[in-house]
Amino acid sequence: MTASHDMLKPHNSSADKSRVRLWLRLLRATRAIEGELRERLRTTYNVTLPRFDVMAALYREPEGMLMSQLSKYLMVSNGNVTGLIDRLTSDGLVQRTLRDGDRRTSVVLLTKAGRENFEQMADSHREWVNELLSHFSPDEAETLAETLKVFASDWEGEAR
Amino acid sequence: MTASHDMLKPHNSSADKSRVRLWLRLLRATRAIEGELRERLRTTYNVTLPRFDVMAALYREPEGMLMSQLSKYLMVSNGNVTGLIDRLTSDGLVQRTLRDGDRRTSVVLLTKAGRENFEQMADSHREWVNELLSHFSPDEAETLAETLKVFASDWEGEAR
DNA sequence: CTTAGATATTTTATATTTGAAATATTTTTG
DNA sequence: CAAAAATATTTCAAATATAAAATATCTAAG
Repeated sequence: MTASHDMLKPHNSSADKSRVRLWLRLLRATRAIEGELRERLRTTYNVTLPRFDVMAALYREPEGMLMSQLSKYLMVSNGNVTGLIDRLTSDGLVQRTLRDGDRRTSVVLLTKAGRENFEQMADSHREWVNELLSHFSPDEAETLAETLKVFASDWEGEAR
Repeated sequence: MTASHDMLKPHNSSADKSRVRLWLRLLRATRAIEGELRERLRTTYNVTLPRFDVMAALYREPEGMLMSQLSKYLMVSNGNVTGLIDRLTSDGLVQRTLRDGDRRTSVVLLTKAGRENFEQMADSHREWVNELLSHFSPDEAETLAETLKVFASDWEGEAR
């Protein structure tokens, strides 16, 4: 299934290594930033990163999202989303509604409290990301984002 | 602490957006690749991604690592490492030793079985990463890795 | 209509993860 | 030395996460 066969060359390890190195850097950079954002969200707003992610996803969709859409968009399992929404619901930040003719599905959306709560956090979040990525100029950021778009969308779910 | 003050401009949102967009792309790309690797490690070798990460870290250090070094290198909490090492130990892939004069510390290293196990997986892992990042030429990968190195190292622990 | 299959979500069992507190040990200070 | 501070790890409770199984509902074929 791979793009290259190894009949002529048993190992093309020089090419191999650069992509592996890129992957490790990508992973470490992302983890470092994610950890810093997690910490700041916790100390400043007493919210976990997964909760913030869910609220961010829902904020973009005023009509709400299906559980399965959330799961695909956030790239986490169905069961995970169930638990997160359960807890967010019991905190009054999110609600399930049964607007469809389809009783299997439930549309999830932010409550008024949830929207207001998220809007506060979103401002800080934007500032933090700008601070943490300040090594990139806006132009560099655009370029790099465009580069990453290409290959990320290969596995991404449509999410809407 | 931030590089810019907002006395003249209350919001510099155009610059803001490009970095946030970059962050979201970075996050989604990483999650997509991570998810694919997780899936392949599970179906092919019946191993979880966190376990693979621990073994990869230990493989690079034949002398072994302290729990705290592992924790810093992998950017996860101490308690997390304890649990992972507990389970890897009971599977015979890892062992704790008390080589120091310091009885607080325990040096963790791969067993023979652990090394052999990891070597098998590492080959596949390298191929998978190359496949998943095949959109990048080796040169592009080098360049991008260098770019990411700069800002990741701001928060990275030294790890050795 | 009725059953087989498809779809959406929840439940379950287990593993991972965090952050705080507890424990154990070493180092430093008076 | 003895007490205090620092360091390294484990324990603990709660939240997050996965994958598989169970449940509920819808759709389609006959």
